[in-house]
Amino acid sequence: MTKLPRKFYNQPTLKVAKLLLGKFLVRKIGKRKVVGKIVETEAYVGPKDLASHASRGKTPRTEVMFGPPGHAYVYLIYGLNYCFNIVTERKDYPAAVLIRAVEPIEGIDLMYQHRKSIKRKKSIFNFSFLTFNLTNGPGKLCQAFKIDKKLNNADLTGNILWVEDRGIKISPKDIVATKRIGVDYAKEYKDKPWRFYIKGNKFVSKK
DNA sequence: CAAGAGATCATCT
DNA sequence: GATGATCTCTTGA
Repeated sequence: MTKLPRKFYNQPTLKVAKLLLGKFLVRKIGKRKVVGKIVETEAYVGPKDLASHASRGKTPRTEVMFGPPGHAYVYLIYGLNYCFNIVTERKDYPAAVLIRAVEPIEGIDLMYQHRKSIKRKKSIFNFSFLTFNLTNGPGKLCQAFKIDKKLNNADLTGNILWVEDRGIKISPKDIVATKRIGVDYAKEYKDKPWRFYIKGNKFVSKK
């Protein structure tokens, strides 16, 4: 159970995106922890990647992506959902890994509380059905983990939000690579196979 | 179940 | 003024 050090994130982004599968995202809230196993990621690689916000150059929003590795890049999308990324590679080279889905492990009661829409519904569904729907998408997991703009630029070597290695190794044959979701505007970059997920895992956002 | 639309606003042109 | 690394609900077969 070791917290990943900064040098882990200072590696080629595609490699980090694959290595993050099977690692554990930990969010500390007061004395409680929310933990999920990472099962789906996407890589956004460098200044030329037209799918990446950083391809339009350094702006107040994308500044974090140009910073040192091991920090959170959190932004609001479509006016109502947050996306959580981890900045990779050296300072001044803009790259990040989007965490698209995790499998709920610990603090599941807190995840329920944080998820707005599910909270609205009375418990007419059984536990497993709802668990499945807690964190299987980038916006959903940000709700469940209470990740918002305040955590933008948070240091992942600190004690609010980090990633742990708990000794699980995902073998290459259990990693599926596909094109990234929702980036059809990215011309020659839209079909790059830079989305990765654990084969057969039921918490992956889409097949 | 698939397909479509509405929500909603920070960011950049 | 347009757009988007999404989610949820509704509609219709």
